Amino acid sequence: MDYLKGLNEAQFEAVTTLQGPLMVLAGAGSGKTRVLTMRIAHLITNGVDPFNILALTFTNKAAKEMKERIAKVVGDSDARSLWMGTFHSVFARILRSEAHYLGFSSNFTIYDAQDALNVMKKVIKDLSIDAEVYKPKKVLARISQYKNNLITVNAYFNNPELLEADERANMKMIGEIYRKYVDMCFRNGAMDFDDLLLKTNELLTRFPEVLAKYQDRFRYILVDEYQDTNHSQYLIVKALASKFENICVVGDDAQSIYSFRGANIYNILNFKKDYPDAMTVSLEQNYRSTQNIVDAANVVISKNLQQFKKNVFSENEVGEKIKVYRSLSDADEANFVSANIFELHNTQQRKFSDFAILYRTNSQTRAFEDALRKKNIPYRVYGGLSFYQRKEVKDLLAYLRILVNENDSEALSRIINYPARGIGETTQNKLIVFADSQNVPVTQVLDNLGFYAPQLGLNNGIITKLGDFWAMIKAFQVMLKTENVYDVAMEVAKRSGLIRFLKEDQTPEGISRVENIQELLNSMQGFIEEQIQVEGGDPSLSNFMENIALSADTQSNKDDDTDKVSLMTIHLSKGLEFPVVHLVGLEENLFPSFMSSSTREELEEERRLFYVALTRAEKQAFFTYAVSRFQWGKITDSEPSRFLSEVDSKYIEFINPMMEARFVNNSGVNSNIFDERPSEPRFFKKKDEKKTLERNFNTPPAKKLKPIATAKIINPSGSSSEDIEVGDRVRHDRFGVGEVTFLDGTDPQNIKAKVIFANEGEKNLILKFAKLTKI
DNA sequence: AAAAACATAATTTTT
DNA sequence: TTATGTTTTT
Repeated sequence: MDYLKGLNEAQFEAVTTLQGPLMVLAGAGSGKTRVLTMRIAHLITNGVDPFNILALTFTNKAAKEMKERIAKVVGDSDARSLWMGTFHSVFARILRSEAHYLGFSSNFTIYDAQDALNVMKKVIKDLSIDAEVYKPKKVLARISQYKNNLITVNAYFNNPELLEADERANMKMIGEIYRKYVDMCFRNGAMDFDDLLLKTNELLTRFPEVLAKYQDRFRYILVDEYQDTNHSQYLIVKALASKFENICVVGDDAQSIYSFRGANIYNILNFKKDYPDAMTVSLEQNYRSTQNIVDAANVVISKNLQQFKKNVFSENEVGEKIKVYRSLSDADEANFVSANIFELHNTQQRKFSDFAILYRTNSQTRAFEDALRKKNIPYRVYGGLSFYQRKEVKDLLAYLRILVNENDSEALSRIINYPARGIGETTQNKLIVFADSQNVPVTQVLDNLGFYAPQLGLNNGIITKLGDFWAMIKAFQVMLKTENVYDVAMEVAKRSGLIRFLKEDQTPEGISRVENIQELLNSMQGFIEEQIQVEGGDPSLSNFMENIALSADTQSNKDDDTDKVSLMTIHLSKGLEFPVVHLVGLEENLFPSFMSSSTREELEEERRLFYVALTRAEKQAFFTYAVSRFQWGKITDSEPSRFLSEVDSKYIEFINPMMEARFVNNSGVNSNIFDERPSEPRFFKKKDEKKTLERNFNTPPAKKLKPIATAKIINPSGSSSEDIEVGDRVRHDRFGVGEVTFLDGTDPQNIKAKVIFANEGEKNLILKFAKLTKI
């Protein structure tokens, strides 16, 4: 029992108490994952069949990591037969095998957010409802709430309070929309994310024999991140656990950051009420971070009213203070961070993979990508536009979806005329209207085109095109029976004309689209190999589709475990740790987000988010904020985040020297420090990133522009230059040859030139970026 | 029916 | 700024 060594008292108790309900309150960095994995290992060594263990996590990443760690202790084969995964993936799997109970086919499609949005748009259009009042996204969010609280369409209409509330909100059509949306999903043979949980609940409540089956199978249940479960998930767990009550939930109320999607913090706060005999173990020692970091995080989180009392502490070194950097712009902020990473990499022998840049919103990534690229620092962006959300990838996937589930009209409308094959909107509408009038699925019309053709009111040319298209799909389907996923997908990509169409576009974006298709095909091959190796693996197309529908964190699996800086949102960083963390964009209205600053509850969640971010750091943490940043196409001034002022000043240290002096004089943060806001447009503030970190940023504001006669061409790296003056003939990479007619600006870094090009006409260029060469 | 031109809305976080 | 949607042109 090697694995039990080195656990502290609380951890030992959490690992070895196998019977009965158990709640583990695990502070940040207290070895939660370790406890969970050891506990599972302990269950198995004590004779529990892995097949009877269900472990639920929140992200695929967490599931994967835990599985690997368990495999190290108990061996591959036992680890594999565990039921471990996200709520969504585990229950999707169960729903597939029990789908017939609910009138679904086992090959139902899983709709991601984008698919759901498309369906919703269609619903609103079909009902001739004003999409300005009923914004599809908003309506979808509302329906999502209902689903997560198990309010079905019928329940909705039977609930006067809800009806009234929606009526008051000027949303009285919500019910109708809800009904139609659910209906459309059903007819498409599709479930959205919320359905996976809702339908599981339905399955377990309506069919006692199914409930009994899974209760008996899952004799030991473990739930990670319990504070982030929503009502729907809570009920599933409760139902499954009610027979044996061997349920272990692990969580930290201070890290609850998903209430926006229905997470209910009371699930963890009320665990004791559900299971009066429950044992509680608190893990309070943080092994991850320095004392300074832990203490600073504690101070901030203590501002929240709603929480368990906990005493998280660290016995590690005190460590360095948190460094705060005030920047002038988003670009400046990014340059600081990349310069800082560069320096620490060189002076402290830190690997690039030791660094994380954490931000509140995905849109903040761009500046950092630019800055890191400039310094040739390798990085990887997590989340954001995931690979599988790219248009070209979704297009090819839509073809494959149709092969698995013909009724998926969402996929059908995506590809029926893409690449263009002369089946336009009018034709498609006629098809749909006709199918509806006959009360049959569109696919049935296509299946029997010869029979229906006379009634369709389409000319023979179009009928032939439709027939060809559908014959092609049918041929793919036949092929799928004998050939493997990769070969079929390759054939689809070729025969559909998708690749040919994409190859016509020789712009860099076009080329990368082709590469993405290639990448998707490669990942299929990888998938097949993986599934074949595993005993009981399933290399089918539907299994592949399910895997990608439920994983947002998939890039492409190649460039793994290399030495790269990690860029991600704070939400994504949960559960991870990094020696050095840069927490950026600490500004009011950005973090805390302007969308979440109105109520105390919302603000407390933002604060927990801050807590999560800071406690990712092991050794060093840096905070940065910008005095103004470029967003919505405009420069917006911003004030430092309130969270900055909530960190006790004894834990932090300003990097900008002037700031430090002022900060010490003023322990509050609303001092004049933050008042000096630049009033000049952005390009006056661009600066040379070669200067040292300590430079002071009170660059003299650029005054009124005066025309000037000569200027230097400065390339973006700030080096080599060449004199240029009005009248010179110059060459531009894209615009070709032209003549300089006007020069503008005083700051040598920001000269603008007016150039008349032979082919392109007059352009205003900023010399720094334009890369002109004199000829 | 397809492409191009034009207009306008949007950026919170994820399974 | 970008992404998306709508209208106009070919």
